[in-house]
Amino acid sequence: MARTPRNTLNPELIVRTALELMESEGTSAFSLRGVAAALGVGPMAIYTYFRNKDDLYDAVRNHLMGLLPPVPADVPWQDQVRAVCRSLRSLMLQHPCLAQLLSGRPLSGQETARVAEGLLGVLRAAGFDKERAARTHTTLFTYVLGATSWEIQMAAERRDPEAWRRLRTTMESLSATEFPTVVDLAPELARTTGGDTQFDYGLDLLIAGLDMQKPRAT
Amino acid sequence: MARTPRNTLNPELIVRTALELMESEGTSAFSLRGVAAALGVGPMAIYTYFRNKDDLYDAVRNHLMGLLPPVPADVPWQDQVRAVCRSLRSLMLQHPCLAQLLSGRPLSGQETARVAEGLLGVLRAAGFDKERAARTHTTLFTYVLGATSWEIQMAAERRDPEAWRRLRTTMESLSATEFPTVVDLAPELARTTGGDTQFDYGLDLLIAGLDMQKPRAT
DNA sequence: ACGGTGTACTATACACCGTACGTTATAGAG
DNA sequence: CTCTATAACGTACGGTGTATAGTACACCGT
Repeated sequence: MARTPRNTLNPELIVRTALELMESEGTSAFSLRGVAAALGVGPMAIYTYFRNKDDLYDAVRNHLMGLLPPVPADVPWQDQVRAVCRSLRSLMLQHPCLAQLLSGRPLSGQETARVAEGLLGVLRAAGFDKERAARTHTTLFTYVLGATSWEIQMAAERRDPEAWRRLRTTMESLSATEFPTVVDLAPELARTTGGDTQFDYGLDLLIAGLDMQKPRAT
Repeated sequence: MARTPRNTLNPELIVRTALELMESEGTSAFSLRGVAAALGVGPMAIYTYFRNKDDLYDAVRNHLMGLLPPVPADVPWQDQVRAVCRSLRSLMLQHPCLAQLLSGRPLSGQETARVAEGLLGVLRAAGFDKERAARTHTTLFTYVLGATSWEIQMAAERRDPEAWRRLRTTMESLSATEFPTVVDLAPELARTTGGDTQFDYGLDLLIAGLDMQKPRAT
């Protein structure tokens, strides 16, 4: 009975395999049995290192958040804010599963604190008081989360020919008398479901709002 | 063999039952077999009216979106935008499953068009050009989605004593030298994870940004 | 009144999931 | 060289969505 040798597994290896599977198979098709199989190991072997599936999810999320680059120094705070938001977005785009990991699981752990620390530090240094800094942080974070999750979902839908066809036909069958504006703006709506331009549009709105709320900064 | 009578089921009844189950059991604990049992019917009976589970999800989402109130007329466009965003948010708070239905499933169907029509109509009437109207619509929608999903998840976490304790201890164990700002702002961060004030803070930032981008309105 | 027909629901079955429990072989300590 | 802790295994249970086939009822034209 060829038993697999003794120390084939470790948490990092499992996390890496899990991440690969989520990205190739899609988050919903991901399963503990799948990652065990990919590691050439029985399903229960995972439980030596993780208490359950959610525990593994959290580990993957933490791993991904650790990849975020540090905040650039020596630029105006507006650009620092932009940089933080953009790098979170581009990490989510690179690893689409991150969107679901962030919005579907309770977050805890150091890595979440790291991104908060960066953004809050920028805001405090720019002169925001404690309350405004915290509120702004939450606002920016949830905007990035919402906008990018949406973009990822739209992109996924466009890739699935069946869903894409259904969406197109629904759009085209909309009564022009009942939904005049939607029909009129159909091309623009299709163009603004994602992309850097769309993301920056909303981000710049927020930053402009911040700027005028706190005009004595520079 | 006491067969259940012939026309006990209809789509609307199934949707209503599914919605009740999602709200009482939580979205993750929801199952086709559960709603079938609640209806006193075999699991496969659902398939007479819905092609599969996702199809039922879509129907529930459509049903909920239909509950959105119309846009108020005869007020400045800023207040109309606020009203639309707030009513979407309060619908999501009333039906927490809607957050997951919106961000986890491709959307299609008339009801999505209805909310888009309302918001786009307001923006066009306020003088936004086609492109800006579409971009603004997407920005506002994704902000509401992200902010409210986050709020719902935080509230759920606070309700689960196990997760809540873990989050508290993680927060308290953060090194004050590694995460000085987070530690310093802990009380503010705890206060700004949700609530009307937090939501309006971000919403007002966006509207302020819109206002200054388009100063010739009123 | 009656047999045929469509259909609303049932029964059975399959593949898969997460994971509780008990077992076993091996790596390292003594 | 033996002992022990533990990493990985096997088995099993209760759950899921759903494909496929079957069944009894409502309605229909005759």
